[in-house]
Amino acid sequence: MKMIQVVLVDDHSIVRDGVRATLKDQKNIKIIGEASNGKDAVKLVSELEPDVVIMDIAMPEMNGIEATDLLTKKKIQSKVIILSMHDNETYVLKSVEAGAMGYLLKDVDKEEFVKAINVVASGEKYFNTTISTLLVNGYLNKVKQGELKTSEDESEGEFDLTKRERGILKMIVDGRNNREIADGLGISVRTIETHRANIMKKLKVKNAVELVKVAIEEKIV
Amino acid sequence: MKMIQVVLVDDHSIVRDGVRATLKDQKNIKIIGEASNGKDAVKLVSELEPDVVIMDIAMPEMNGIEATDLLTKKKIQSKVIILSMHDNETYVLKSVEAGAMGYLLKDVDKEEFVKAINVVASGEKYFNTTISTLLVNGYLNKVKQGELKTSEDESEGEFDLTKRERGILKMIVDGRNNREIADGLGISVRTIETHRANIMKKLKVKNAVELVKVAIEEKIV
DNA sequence: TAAAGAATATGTATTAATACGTAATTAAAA
DNA sequence: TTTTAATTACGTATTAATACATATTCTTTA
Repeated sequence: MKMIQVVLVDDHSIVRDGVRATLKDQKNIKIIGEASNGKDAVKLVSELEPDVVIMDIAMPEMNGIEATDLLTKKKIQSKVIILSMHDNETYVLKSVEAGAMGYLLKDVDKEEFVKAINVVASGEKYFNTTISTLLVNGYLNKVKQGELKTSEDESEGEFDLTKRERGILKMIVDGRNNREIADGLGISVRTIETHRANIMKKLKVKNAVELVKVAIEEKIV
Repeated sequence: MKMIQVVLVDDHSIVRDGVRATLKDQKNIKIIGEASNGKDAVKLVSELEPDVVIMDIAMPEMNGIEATDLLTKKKIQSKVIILSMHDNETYVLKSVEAGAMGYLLKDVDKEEFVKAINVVASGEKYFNTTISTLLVNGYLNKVKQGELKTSEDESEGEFDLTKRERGILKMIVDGRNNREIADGLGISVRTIETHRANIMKKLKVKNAVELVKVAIEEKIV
């Protein structure tokens, strides 16, 4: 069984002590170096090229996500597992964007920690079930807000426009002038102007530019 | 230890047999009913109100996501775990939106299956690490596409507009007429008209409506 | 320093758009 | 069937916008 070389990056020595204690009796995992900020981590990892880097996020000089990003950009082959107390979706997603292969919370149990290191060292991503719940809940929050927004947009989008008005507004937004719209509908240009004036009054705008912007923003058309 | 009552929903009896065999020696889990399509599932679950529903997605009459959605809407307290062969992000997200509390793939091992049922029965969501990776990869794909789109937008947004032209375009998009723009800049209305004509020529539009739309769509302003 | 690009401005002409107001006809709702 | 809402249209008046063209001055670049 191949020895997995690990570099440990955290600004709190207590955490580093804890991780060291956790891994000390793993036959195939060896901590070969430590750093306490992102900047030193990049330097150290570039030199040592460990298999796995255990990286905290919140650190002085350069945070763990930035350090991960830099390592990714320098094409260092070491695989980063973020070990963080930050349990929110944004940190997870930013980390994976930066190139992290795993994300664990600091309350992870020893067994899963070891498993994560082994999985990631083998080239697979590892995110435990807590992370799934984070991502799913984050998504549901977005949908909820999206739904609220959608309903608001729809109710605000009404604006008391008649069916005809709505149709004419659509053609205006298409970039057609009054002449073109009238010809298309087989009615008088004067009628189009009237509708146009009525629409602008209802939407409380003073010219075509504002009209188009409101129509698009409020999803009227 | 409370007995967890489970209803099993899958159109393939082989799968139902498999699940039954898997759970048969669990002291605290009991299958109290089975259905082979979404419609029957909703009816059965509404009557029996099990703690947990193991639900497939692809089924005749009504699929598992729709059935889950219906159960959620009827405020049935049973918690749904989706057991599916579909390993893509969309199904996961649609399931959780519909109210599912867990999502497992059909290759899940017995131990984890039992764990998921227990976790979900206790009111927590359960998604294993494979689902996490799915969600993360799905996000990365979106970012990748988003990045490509962004660069295209930015390069197309140039359009050879001078600094002055860009500033005037911004004010046009703000909804200000030529008079207002001229007064604000302390120059002639005739100059604004000239700039305006030049901008429209460069952007290949024929009126203000198209101008605004292009400016917004191409993120010029 | 010369050349090129950007900014400013004007002339001539046309019409499209906006504002304010009134009214008849048709369609939908009560 | 009556009432209400929507659609269609016009009169009067003003000006804002668009099109096409030319030219000077100022700023930046080579």
